Amino acid sequence: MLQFSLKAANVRALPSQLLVEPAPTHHSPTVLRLSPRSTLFLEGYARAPQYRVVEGCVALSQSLSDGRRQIIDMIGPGRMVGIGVGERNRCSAETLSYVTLEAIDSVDHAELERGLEEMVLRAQAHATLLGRKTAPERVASAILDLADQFLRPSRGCKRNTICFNLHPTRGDLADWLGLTVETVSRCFTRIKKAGLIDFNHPEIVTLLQPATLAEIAAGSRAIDNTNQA
Amino acid sequence: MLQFSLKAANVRALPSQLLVEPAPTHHSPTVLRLSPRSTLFLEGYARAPQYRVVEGCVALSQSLSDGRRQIIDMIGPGRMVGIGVGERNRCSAETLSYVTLEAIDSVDHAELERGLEEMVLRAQAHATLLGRKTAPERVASAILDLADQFLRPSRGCKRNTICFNLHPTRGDLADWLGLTVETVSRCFTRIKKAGLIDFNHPEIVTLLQPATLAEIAAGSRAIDNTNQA
DNA sequence: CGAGACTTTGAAATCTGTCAACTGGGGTGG
DNA sequence: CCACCCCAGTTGACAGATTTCAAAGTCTCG
Repeated sequence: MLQFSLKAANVRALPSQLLVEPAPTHHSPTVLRLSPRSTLFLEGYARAPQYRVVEGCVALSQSLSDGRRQIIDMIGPGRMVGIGVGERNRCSAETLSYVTLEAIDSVDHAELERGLEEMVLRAQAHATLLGRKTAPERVASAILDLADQFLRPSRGCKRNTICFNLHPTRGDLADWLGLTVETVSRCFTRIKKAGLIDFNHPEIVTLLQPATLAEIAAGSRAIDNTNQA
Repeated sequence: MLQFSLKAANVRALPSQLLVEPAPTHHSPTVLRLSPRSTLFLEGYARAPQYRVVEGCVALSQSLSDGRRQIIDMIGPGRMVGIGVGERNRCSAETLSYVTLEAIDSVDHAELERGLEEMVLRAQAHATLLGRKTAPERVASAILDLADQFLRPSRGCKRNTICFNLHPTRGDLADWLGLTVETVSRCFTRIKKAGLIDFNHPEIVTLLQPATLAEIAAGSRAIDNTNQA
């Protein structure tokens, strides 16, 4: 759709943002800071450079010719981006929040293999989600996954509760979970009404009953709309 | 569901078959021959040994607690089994045909990484299939994938046509494609009636119009029931 | 205050799943 | 050798979950 020539450390944004400042150089590794909705690399283009996510959320996605989009993975702090994408990238990478990246120069075999194995395991678990879970189960799984990856920054709104920032929009979640925006929204309200999570602002979610949520995510329990517990 | 202790080179079958003969030793690598519906390793157990498929079809699958099953990947000749399964296997491996395996002793880094990347790429493509493709598109994709992996043995029933053995049953395909047996069957007959494939015995399929099938698989074209072309 | 993007909610449409019956081939046993 | 059984596959009718279409509400930002 757009002509693009991406080379290492030469990142461009798709919509209008292009925020690539080398950032204060404390030590050796090159650090990038990207604003939300920046494109790290595009499907079909020359192999992407490799980064490690320091902070924020990156989405990997594939698209069908008619525009249908599938988000393959959500990548949070600590994980690698740009591995397992094939020679000509088989997917695009887009930031869903302000993101801090660290360029990876030396690719340790052991580390690369761990990263690749993690990609495989996550992709396989996601395939099971997409192929066999119901909409509420998918949403419950997504909430727990994101909570796990993005817990740190804003945890503990109140004692005993887990509160975190949901970077992807409902639309992003839909593309990740193989659903539509409306279905995702409906599932969120159902889960909220069941007393399992809470949110006023749709991006800031509090986990009230993570254990029950996990049971639903695993398919071993249905949502009952009998609030409370 | 069953108590199992699988150790390297100690393979057991689930139903009743257990056919593990060391096979004629031409040279060094250990060769295994398994009958259909043998279990290579099970989800949740100690890390599986690694093999290369010489001939036949192996399915990797995950199961939800209530029995829902998702086949993650179909593995044919030349590919590796037992990589990217995590410490405690996150998936089971089952043979869908008579299978010849070659034990892998030396794990070359480059080779392992290629194998892992292939697993990632296939899993991601499959996630897009599961999340965003319609039933006919999924079945078309599956036929082409399997044709590509299993073409060799019985190719060329007639000149110009591609004919191959479809190892997975309709049920296996359903679990792979996130559908039901009935839907898979209906899609096969639709694709057959559209003149894109042919089969008398449900396991032996002839590709009549691979190009059209590819367009359908990619989502850039719908099935028209106006036979012929 | 208004524009636009995102979210939520409702009602109708549709694809796929569920249930059920029928078919055909392979294997077993008389 | 033939009858019978069993399982995979096919087909039809119906139900249900999710999508589609439509509209209103909310929040941010200029």
